Amino acid sequence: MNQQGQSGAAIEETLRVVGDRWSILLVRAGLRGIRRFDDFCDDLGIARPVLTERLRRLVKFGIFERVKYQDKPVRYEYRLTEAGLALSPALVALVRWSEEYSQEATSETTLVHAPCGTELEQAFWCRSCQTTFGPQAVKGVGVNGES
Amino acid sequence: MNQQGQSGAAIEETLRVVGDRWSILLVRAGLRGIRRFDDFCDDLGIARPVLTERLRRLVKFGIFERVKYQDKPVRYEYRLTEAGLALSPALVALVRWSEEYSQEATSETTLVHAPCGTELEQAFWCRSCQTTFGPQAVKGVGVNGES
DNA sequence: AGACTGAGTTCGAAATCCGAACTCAGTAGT
DNA sequence: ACTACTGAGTTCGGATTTCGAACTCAGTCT
Repeated sequence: MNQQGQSGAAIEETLRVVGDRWSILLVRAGLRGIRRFDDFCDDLGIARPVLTERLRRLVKFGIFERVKYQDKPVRYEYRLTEAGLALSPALVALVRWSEEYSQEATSETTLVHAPCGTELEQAFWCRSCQTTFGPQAVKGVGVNGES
Repeated sequence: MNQQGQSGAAIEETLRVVGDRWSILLVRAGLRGIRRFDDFCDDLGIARPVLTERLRRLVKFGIFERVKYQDKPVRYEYRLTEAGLALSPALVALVRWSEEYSQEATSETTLVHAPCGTELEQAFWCRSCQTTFGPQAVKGVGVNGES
């Protein structure tokens, strides 16, 4: 479907999983502690059939897991896996971006450092320079950026 | 459309802009130096009408800008704005995630620290603790996580 | 004139999305 | 035993979005 050569196949595939309007929101809801079908539904306002399909896909790709939490009427809930949790950097980056560049910034401290409760800061870390830095210093490889 | 209270309105709006299968890919292509309509088209394999609509929206939200680069036959190209560039942390986070959790990881070093050329590391930085840490130590606020 | 380039538009067919109503198993109340 | 309720879905028809392929339109090249 595309001729990107070798690089970037992975992110393409990833975006085919989480690159729709709902999946990231579902992960965020998961981080906020939501687990039950109806709660996802009410919280996000997503249509039920879409939620069904989306959760199934996220489970299939190991981002959520479907866990039985009750037997009498057998009932399942959805929990973030380790892989799902690992999406939080991307989420934080998006939240940060929203807060900085969106007009409706309602900055509410969505995510914090668990040990101390302080709001997150995000940065890049360069192993060889031993420094953190912002997105300005990032570039693609093999690309000579000019104007 | 949803009852999320106050928090998270911003990211919702953001995802309505970049939360589809193509927008992030377009930003990535932009970072890789792609600027022309046909090049986006060939590179991503996106359908032309969709590309038209998507670019228009990204321009409208200040992520790309439409720049005339030639007069004779008047011709435009699309460049990332500062806001667009600022999406790179999210992008890097996704690339990192892809590389770690996707089966088809073709790890090719997509983004580097401009000054030194070293591959990016990503982390959170906690102002009060003065430490960097990974996603395991992140939690949502107002959520008492248990099993 | 005829072929080519680059940025789009137009088209009809196919896939997705939506809200609303329904299912199905078990529980609680009367 | 009858009714109402809960929670996790499924089924429905209609609206929206996506797709590939072909077309437009201005200007250039040969």
